Amino acid sequence: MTSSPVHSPKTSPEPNTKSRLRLWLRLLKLSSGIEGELRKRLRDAHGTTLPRFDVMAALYRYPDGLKMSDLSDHLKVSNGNVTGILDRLTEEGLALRVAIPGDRRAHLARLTPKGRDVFAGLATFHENWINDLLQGLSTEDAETLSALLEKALASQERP
Amino acid sequence: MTSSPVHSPKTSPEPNTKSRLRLWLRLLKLSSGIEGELRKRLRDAHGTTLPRFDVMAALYRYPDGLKMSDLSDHLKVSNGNVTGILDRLTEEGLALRVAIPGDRRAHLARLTPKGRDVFAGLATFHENWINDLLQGLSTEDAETLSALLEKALASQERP
DNA sequence: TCTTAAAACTTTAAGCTTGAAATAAATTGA
DNA sequence: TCAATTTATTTCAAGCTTAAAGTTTTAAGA
Repeated sequence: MTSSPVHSPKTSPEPNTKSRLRLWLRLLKLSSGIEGELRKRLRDAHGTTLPRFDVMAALYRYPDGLKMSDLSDHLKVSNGNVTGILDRLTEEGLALRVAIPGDRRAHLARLTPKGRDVFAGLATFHENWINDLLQGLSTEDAETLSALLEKALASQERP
Repeated sequence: MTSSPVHSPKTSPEPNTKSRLRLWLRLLKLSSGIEGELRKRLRDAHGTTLPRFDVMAALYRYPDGLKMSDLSDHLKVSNGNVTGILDRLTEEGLALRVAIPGDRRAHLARLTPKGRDVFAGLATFHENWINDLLQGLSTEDAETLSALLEKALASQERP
């Protein structure tokens, strides 16, 4: 006999629910804590924002550029959103839009050389910040946690 | 001899960094995935938003009301932010500001009876949604994950 | 008392975010 | 060909978010 309910749990509001809710609250607290700290550091020490960093990160991985729609798919944000962020990066001389020969509707978004330099610098800071902020976990803990998150994600992706 | 670096790791960029970075990316993906789904459901099925839900949740726990500043402390958002959200909840008849006898600067934010009803309904949906979205994890997995997150949070809170 | 400082909020400016509407270009099919 | 549809993107309105500036009220100190 196990400690979990064996008979129909209809009569009690399954305790699973509460334990998953608590899990969610912790997950949210940790990730928004880290996210807030990243925003703060990007702003205070580098005069930029997390959305700009995210767009630059995506473009950095595709040196030949990405169509606006691919960029928004990649980042899971709306089309209109990326338009605005790229406009601002462009004003700052960090990105630009390149025409596509065969198709006058679309453009490729791309980092400028300056954009690539700036991002490379930011990325190093970013990586160290994350490492800092997760120092509370041993490498082994980090691996365990990572694996469990992956498990949760897997079920997430095909509902 | 262990598998971890014993001598000075100066020469190689410690692999910890990479494993914690991967952890962070998964953490972020899972929590923003769930958060996005919650936003969508609150919007589509109940015509409300996550920030409104969060404010109502805080007020629900304090039936006598909360000062605006306590509310923003509680939610870890700025003062001005809460002002706007409470204004909208007030327009909808879900919340109100109550004068404090001794102090004409401050107000207590409070849910109206209608606000309490509405939130009670939302809370039930919310709890079930979370349970749904984390079905990929067994109760045991959820407990393990929860414990590891707590560990990470503990080191977070006193840097 | 009465000036100064602190506390509690609100307002503002700038940016992020979304979904919906609008625009423009390419493709399809009669 | 050319009308209708699809694709790619931008624009727009509304709301969220912050930091900084502004307002009003209270508290403290000379």
